[in-house]
Amino acid sequence: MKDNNDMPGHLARRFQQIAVAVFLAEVGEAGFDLTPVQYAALATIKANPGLDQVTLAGLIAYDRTTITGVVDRLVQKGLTERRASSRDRRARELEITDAGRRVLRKITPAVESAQQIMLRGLSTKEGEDLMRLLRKAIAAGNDLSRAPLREP
Amino acid sequence: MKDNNDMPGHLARRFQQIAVAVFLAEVGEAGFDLTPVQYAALATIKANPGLDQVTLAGLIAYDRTTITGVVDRLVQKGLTERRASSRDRRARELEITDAGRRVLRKITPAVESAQQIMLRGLSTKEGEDLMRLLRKAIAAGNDLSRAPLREP
DNA sequence: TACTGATAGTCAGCATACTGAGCAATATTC
DNA sequence: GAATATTGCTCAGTATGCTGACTATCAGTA
Repeated sequence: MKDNNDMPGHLARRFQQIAVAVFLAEVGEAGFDLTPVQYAALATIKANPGLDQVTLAGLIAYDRTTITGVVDRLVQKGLTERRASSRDRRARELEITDAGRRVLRKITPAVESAQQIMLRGLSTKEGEDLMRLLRKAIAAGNDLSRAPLREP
Repeated sequence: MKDNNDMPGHLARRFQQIAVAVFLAEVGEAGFDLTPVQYAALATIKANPGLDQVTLAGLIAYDRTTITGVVDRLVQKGLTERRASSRDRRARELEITDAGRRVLRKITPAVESAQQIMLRGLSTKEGEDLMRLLRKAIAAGNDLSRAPLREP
């Protein structure tokens, strides 16, 4: 039988599992309570003030039904504001709060440290190769998931 | 700000997301209703008859609290039998059923096709490189998650 | 043998992620 | 302008995946 270690799907799952654990450990040690998903959403809201939820989901490739809960929790933590759009009453405009900006600024070292730790078994070149190959595979498979990346 | 595409954690999430979607699509088209997680568990039970849940979890790097539900569903679908161990009354011995064996046999082409599709943007060599780098990064980070791989 | 520690499994609770359905509002077409 | 299609969002349901707590059992030792 084919070994798990020859299955890219299994390797993907394992690497992601480790990536999340490392992120939570580093961020937790720095004294913050933010998941990788919440971090990406918050950073994207900061970079695109006033964007709506569907756009946010497209920019980070989250499912639109997932983003609802993520934003809920960011709002609950006081890091994001969600208000009805004036131009389109279906849409919710998202805005980062001052508290959100503070968290984002203070959390950055932990996030960057996490990205290094999850590659710690690889040389610099190997790490770059891995990211390049992942980007390439992801680009080719982008439309295969329900939540593809959508360029602005 | 650092782009998401420079974050191995984000790339890991995206690749896994696509891998799961491809797996479910291929397996679903073949007429089966089995998740990647359930597939790996079932294949591992078949290869290690009579193993207990903790051992199973270690072989595929699942958390022991996750494996409970996965085995529940395999039992519910009639693909696995779970019975108390005679030597250790805490443990549950797992056994694949004939139906499980049949499903595993028939599902293999779809699973292998899925593994190819999720690498379709890469050349053969690139695919091998990606898997090698993932294996290396995973090996170095194995103990960083709550559910590390445990060799038998 | 009684005590202590470790282990196997489960459970409650929370956070992703998806499917499929539905509602409200906007856009398009006739 | 009315009918139709599309879009933004939410919800119910299911499946991972984790934390932390708990029970039952086993193993080792005083």
